[in-house]
Amino acid sequence: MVVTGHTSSGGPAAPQGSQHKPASIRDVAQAAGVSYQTVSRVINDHPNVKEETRRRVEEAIESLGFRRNATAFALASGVTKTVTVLTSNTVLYGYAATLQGLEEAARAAGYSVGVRVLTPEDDLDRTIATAAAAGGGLVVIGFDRLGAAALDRVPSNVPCAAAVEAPPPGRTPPRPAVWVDDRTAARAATEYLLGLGHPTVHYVAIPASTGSRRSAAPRAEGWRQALIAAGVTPPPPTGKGWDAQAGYDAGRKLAGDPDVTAILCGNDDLALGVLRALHHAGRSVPGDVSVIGFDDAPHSQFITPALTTVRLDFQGLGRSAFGLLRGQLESDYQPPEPTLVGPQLVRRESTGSREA
Amino acid sequence: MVVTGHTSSGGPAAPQGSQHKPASIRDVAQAAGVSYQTVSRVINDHPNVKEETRRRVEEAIESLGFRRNATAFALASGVTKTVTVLTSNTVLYGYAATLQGLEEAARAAGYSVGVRVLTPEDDLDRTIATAAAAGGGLVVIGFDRLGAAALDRVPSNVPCAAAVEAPPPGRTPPRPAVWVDDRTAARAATEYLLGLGHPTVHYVAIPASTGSRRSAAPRAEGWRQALIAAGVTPPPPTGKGWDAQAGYDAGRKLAGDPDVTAILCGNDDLALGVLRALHHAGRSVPGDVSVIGFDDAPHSQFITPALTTVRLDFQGLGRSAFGLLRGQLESDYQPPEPTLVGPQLVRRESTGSREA
DNA sequence: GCGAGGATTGTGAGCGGTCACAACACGGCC
DNA sequence: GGCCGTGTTGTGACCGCTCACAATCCTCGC
Repeated sequence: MVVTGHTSSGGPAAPQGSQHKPASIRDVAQAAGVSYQTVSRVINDHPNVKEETRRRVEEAIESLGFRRNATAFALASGVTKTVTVLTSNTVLYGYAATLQGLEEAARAAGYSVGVRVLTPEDDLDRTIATAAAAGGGLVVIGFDRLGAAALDRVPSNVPCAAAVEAPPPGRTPPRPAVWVDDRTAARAATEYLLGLGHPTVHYVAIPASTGSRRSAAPRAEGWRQALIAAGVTPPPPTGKGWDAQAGYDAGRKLAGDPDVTAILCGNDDLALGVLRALHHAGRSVPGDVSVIGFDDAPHSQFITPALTTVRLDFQGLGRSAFGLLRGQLESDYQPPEPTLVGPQLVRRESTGSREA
Repeated sequence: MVVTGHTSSGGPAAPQGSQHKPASIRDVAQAAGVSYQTVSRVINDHPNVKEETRRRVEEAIESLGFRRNATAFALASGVTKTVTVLTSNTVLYGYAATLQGLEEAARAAGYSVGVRVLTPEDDLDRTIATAAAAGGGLVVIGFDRLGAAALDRVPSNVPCAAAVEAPPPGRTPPRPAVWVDDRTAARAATEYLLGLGHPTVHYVAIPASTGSRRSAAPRAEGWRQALIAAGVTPPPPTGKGWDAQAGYDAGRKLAGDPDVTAILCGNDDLALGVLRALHHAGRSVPGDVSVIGFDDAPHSQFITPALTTVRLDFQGLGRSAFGLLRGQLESDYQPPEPTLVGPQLVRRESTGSREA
């Protein structure tokens, strides 16, 4: 079945009813019988405007349907209420949710938000420069390698904040940033599994956001720490990718090993793939194997078995990142301490005690 | 387990290395010993500039790190290479994927993209005016009521294109728009189910994008037509929502009725919820009941049973919508005929013949 | 050797706002 | 009545770029 898409041109070629160009501040001034500066005062509500004058101007504004030209305002004032989000992905749950939270906060503050997707193909510096040229500030989503690289290259004179996977180890971060403590969360999840009686926990990793630094990926790190603290040698992590396919691939290998009874996954998509692989291999969840995801994507509670996972407050992350940026843009704005809901282990059906 | 989020301020309070304000066209002119207009000519590559002059100017541009100020350019030229997407959602798969396709096309064409989320709370007209004030054009994602309403209210003098659920019945649409023929797709999916031997097919609907118009929702319409053509009286559609929870709620009711053996869902999330409800009711899929989704979200093939669904080319939809807008913005750009991949029924594990 | 005409370059104005400052009005004070 | 301070309004310049047009330079043909 192939049915093609359709287009409609939108009626007869654009007779365009009212093609008047929009009223300017001077048009309003003329209509109200005042100078353009007075109009400017009214729209910025300066205190010193006689009440009656103000009323006249406001009427003129109303009747002409005047709206201040954002471009001209930006040029003259140097203020651009704009955030551009740099991200390598817009569809994956973590990214999309962060973006959503950010957009909401930005909208509430009267900012408009732009999105610019990062790809390995195009020149990072050029991309950043273009985004920065829009005025306003940047928020970089640095969950992955590409985003982290972009963050490193933002020129120091452009306002910028970031949502990252983890703080850069040791050195003070180059930029204001927010993150959730998923190292601790991963550790707790692993301990939970251990507490259930599983002799060890295997880890299906998401790609690291930093180079090959040892101390990198916090989720992996938390998992490792928990195992070591329990006196267990961490098995080699697997996984190479973000999506369910990658999870499936990793899961196939793990499923073949009868000693594998507990698997922690770097995100819910991976977990979904793992679940699938386990199913194909005839191993039951949670009977034979327990699986934990990460992120708590909306559908995770509806799959069968419902996925035990770590809920992360991506929306809050996006909101906070915006606040951090706003703090740089508006001198009199003091960003609130980020109030993220902490990571939370959501126990559902994919985990169970080891029936030894 | 509650672990809080973290922030880092980004080192000592912004010593801001090179706080020079960026070079302007006149700075470059001075450095190159020419007039600012010549610089303007170079950056717009006008033909009549002596080769040697051009070279000198280019060197000056390079050494000063000049980049044309986008705001000033927009103000002076009246050209804003900007698309603002109006959408009520950014996370649901159909929306996110459309946005993704659009962003990609826009980026390739040198446009920057803005996103503005529509909510029932804030004033539609004001929102639209704000978005339009950014210059550039609008693309409205009109899959739902809110989006469709927004589309209707975009003033006729602002360039705008739309991705919609279906063409407005009868009357020529107010705006250039793209859509996929999901009516036909729904019909084919229903016929497939009927062909499998199911006496009837139940439908779990997504919320309609138009008012209470009879001819509205194309997916529902296709389903209805297929049933009627087969001489079956369509059972009342259920469902009120977009997400898995809504699917689950609808699914519970359906699961209780032993006569229900085939269910078509308005999207994959609903299908997921339905699957879950069926599972809870102890009815097997596809043994007892067959389920078909709509959209083919990335995870649908990894759930168990893998979901039979209708794949829709949202990315193509986004790309085409952008093309349509671009056609209005650039007089010499002729948008290509949209080349969407047609809807396609992807048969997986959630459907099977009726074992009568 | 000189004028025509195209190639090159420069000047002025303006996009639609803002800022800084000057000008004018008014009332109260001595 | 003159002076001052405050409230109110208007003028000029400018943000960084584009447009339209004028000015200058060449090169060519006769």
